[in-house]
Amino acid sequence: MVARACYLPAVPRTIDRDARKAKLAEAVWRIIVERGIGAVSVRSVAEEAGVVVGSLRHVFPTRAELLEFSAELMVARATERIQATPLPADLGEAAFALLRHLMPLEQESRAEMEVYIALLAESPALPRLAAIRDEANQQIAQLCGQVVAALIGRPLDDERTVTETRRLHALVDGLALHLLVQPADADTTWATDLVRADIARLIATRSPDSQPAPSTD
Amino acid sequence: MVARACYLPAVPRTIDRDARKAKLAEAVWRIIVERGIGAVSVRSVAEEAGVVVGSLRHVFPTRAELLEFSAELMVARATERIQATPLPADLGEAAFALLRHLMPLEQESRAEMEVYIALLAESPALPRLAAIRDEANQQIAQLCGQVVAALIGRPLDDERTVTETRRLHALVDGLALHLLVQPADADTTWATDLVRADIARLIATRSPDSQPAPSTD
DNA sequence: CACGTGCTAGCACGACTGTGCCAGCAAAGG
DNA sequence: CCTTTGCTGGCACAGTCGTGCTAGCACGTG
Repeated sequence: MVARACYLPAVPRTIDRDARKAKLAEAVWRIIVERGIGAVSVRSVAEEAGVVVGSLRHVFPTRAELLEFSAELMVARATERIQATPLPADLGEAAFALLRHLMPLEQESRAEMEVYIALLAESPALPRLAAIRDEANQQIAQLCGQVVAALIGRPLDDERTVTETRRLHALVDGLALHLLVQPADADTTWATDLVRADIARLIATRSPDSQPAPSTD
Repeated sequence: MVARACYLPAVPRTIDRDARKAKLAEAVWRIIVERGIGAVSVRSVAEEAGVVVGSLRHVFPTRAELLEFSAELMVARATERIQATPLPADLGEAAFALLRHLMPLEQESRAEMEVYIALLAESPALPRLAAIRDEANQQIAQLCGQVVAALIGRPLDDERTVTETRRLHALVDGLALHLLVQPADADTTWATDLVRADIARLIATRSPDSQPAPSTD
């Protein structure tokens, strides 16, 4: 992951490699969103990022590495955005604050979702992408699990927690899909209302004698 | 659509155009499933279908037409399979019999789902695909609507019907997504159980004075 | 200053792409 | 029989693809 600091001895290193990689990954995202995964080539990405192909290939020697890093960075960005969510004191509001990040409600998360779909579509060709997809999926499932456990006041490994987690995860991902295929500027309250309703339903079935702490970070 | 019978006068017409088109579309599906949308080219499809490029292009002059027809046929196949579903007398069982076709539980519906994802990923490049995607989506939404209306015994335009339809649609599509990203031979009962549970929940809230007829065809 | 290295810019190659075009074939109509 | 027509098989072209390779530039370090 890091392996950068051990290079200190004597090197020019003018540019910030990580910033460059991020810039290229973002160019990949833009092309996926605007022109589809089929339009992603080393040349189109280099042009979109404003660098020449040689520079791109200095950082990503092969196209596969470029795509894999782009997918990984997308997952990382989403993860850190969720972890940085300020949690309201109210349990239901805290749950919603977390879950709303799993749906394409803003332009940024819309792009992430679109990249995720492209990742699905290309995973037969680039098997590494399947692993990244699974990792992203598992992280979302874990988040849903913690939210559900906190809402219904039962442990993570409780049978009902597991079932409700799967249901909530499916609901959120299904809504995400439907939000993605509607115009970006269309109304989204119908989806957020459904999530809020499900949160309320889960709270309503809360075990009376349960630990009050959410502990969903 | 048809415009075939008006050709009677005098033509050889040795092959069945529609069968040929279907064979090519199925080749497209296989390549999407096995190698990803990026591997779909006129040459790869022709080889997969066992014809030469010239023959493919005699039926589909351009690659876009090939992809659009493949997507349309996928939607049509799914639609006719659902319409051909025998409906059990029991309301809940009938609902499940319909809804199970919306999830990739068998190899065939798995392929359809995979094609649908590829369709999503490529729709920025081929705008016609976006229309097909919307049409498929609307058909599924309609089916969910009829199922929900029958289950809760309220009219289609009832407010609660609309809300529950959206929820059921999201649940089913989310489960479909999760079933797709798990191995084809993995257990699927967890997903079908969730659908059955939701059907039971909807029936439980059924209005007491409602028309008993499902009328979901 | 000169040296070494990170980086850029670009050429070159072979493979592959979609599509235009045409020669040849088999079969149905006259 | 011959002609017409649907279809096959394939060549060709221009463009794009990923990637190997190299010459030159800019800059941190000695």
